[in-house]
Amino acid sequence: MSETENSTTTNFIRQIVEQDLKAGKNDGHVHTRFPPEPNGYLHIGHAKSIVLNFGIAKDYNGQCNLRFDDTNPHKENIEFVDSIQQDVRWLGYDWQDRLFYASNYFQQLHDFAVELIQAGKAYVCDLDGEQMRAYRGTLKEPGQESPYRSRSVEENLALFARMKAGDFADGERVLRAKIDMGSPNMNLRDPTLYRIRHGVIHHQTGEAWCIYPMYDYTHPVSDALEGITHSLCTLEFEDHRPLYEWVLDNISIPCHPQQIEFSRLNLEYTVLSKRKLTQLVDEGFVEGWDDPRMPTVAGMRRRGYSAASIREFCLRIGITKSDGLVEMGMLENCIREDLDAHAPRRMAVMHPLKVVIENYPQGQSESLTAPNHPKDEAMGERQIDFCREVYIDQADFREQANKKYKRLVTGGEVRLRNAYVIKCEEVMKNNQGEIVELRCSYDPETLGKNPQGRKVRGVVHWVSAQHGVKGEVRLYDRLFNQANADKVEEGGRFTDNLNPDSLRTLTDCYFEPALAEAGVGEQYQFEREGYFILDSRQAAREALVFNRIITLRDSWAKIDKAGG
RNA sequence: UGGGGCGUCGCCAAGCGGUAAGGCACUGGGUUUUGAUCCCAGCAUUCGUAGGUUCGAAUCCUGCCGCCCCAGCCA
Repeated sequence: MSETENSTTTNFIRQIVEQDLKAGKNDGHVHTRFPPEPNGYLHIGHAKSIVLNFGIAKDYNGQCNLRFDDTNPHKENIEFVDSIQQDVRWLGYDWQDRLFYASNYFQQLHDFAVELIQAGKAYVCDLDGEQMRAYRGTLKEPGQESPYRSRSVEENLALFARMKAGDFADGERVLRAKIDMGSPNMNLRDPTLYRIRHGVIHHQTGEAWCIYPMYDYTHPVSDALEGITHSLCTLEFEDHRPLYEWVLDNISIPCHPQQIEFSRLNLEYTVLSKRKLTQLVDEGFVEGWDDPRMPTVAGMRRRGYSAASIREFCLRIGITKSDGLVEMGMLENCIREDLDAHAPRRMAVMHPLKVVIENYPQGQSESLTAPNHPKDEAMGERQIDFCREVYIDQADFREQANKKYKRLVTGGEVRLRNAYVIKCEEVMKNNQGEIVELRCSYDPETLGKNPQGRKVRGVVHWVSAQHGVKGEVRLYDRLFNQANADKVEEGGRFTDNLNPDSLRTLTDCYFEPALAEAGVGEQYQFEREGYFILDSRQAAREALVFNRIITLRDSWAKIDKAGG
């Protein structure tokens, strides 16, 4: 993390932390935590939370724990536990020896529950799910008290022990907090604290428990047990805060963390809910959690986004309580900024058009030197082979065009990037009238210098037909067609918004020889095309497969579209 | 009037009673062997809205409008 990240970042949460520090609260300590449930892969919304939590710990000399909120074994598994750790590390953060699981606290959670029962603040309820819903009331009407609410402490203790011992089936009993069925806050209408789950093997505790604590009960206790000072979560938990407080106020625990909520990230043209991402994976709309089109950390890594640019993005969007929809352009700018500075330049032709340079001797070739970066000399240079036959991109030739078209036209000149100026002498077509080859001449006096007395229209990239390496390129585009991908028509599904062209594969591409040695994780700029990275899943194969990370900014596209 | 939140430029976001930061996007112009990068310039007389308090209001008060969240034995 040596890059200069926005150090002036401030937000309302940091202000609270600073005030607390100034007031000497928590003995001057700051301790945060990132608490994912291992029921899916991390996405860029989690990255926002990670950057916030670990960033605050780092900037205020504090600590940040990684804690798995693993209270619902039904949806969780070890693959997710592993991927989350890998992704947090990849993003550049270190929890040192502070890796925890809510399940580490199952015994203590149980003991505190017994405390609540003894204090008459929790009871075992026999209502089933449907009945419970009916008793809960509605948003505008108060609920009714459960007929089991007034059980004696002794009976509750005995029943809870039997729940734990496995005497009851799933759903048969539940432990509830005794708070207020008439509360306007639904979360306070005697929320469930424990439920029964048989027949699932918890990835950490195996079959040791058949009762599992709910999030609302587990979270405050876990935070307090770990000495968390500031418990940061997203806005939808705002209504849960009174319950968070209630739990800590009613058990014998000295620590009392402060819960602070911020708005979750919404990004244009993608979805950021684990439920929907899971559907995309399970229903085969994408290759997997690490599909380069996914907004997951694993997907973005495979796509070629750097950890630094994702961090930068998270800092730029800020932390507030107002919900918004962030433009893709914001992310894309962060990606490009990083890539422009660090990616070595190369040449690749994706829609090849053969060019024969008639005045270049048959059988001859020469090695040209090209810088790896136009501004950063320290990045060195590489050799490129030039010969009589080269490929240029089909988009870089038009039989005729107006003055705005700065590429090759019949009878016109153009510079081959890092090489000579060529002139189009003749256009060869097949029986269908399609252009199949260009006959050109080159000016041997134009290597490293401009021709005298005439102006060359533009510069075009190329690859030697003899020396170039053939391979595949995968062009990725936005996953959804709608900026607000969550928004669906009546009766529709969010997958209706999927972009059918989010992946296009080009198999007839030519890469300059240096790219044959490309390694996993190395990002390149294919000049005039965009940024690319070797696909990490294809790397072991013979064929070269490059993923397009992102295009270059393209002001020509606008001009061309407007009619030149 | 169920409860809880949020409304500052197209997007994100500073601002915390003293007269609207910054970034992204966009629009001009310059440099350029990438139509990239870089550089320079422009881009909110106004802060959802209507009143009120004040010498002074995006900031304080009141009403109204709009949007988001909550009725899992999910997190």
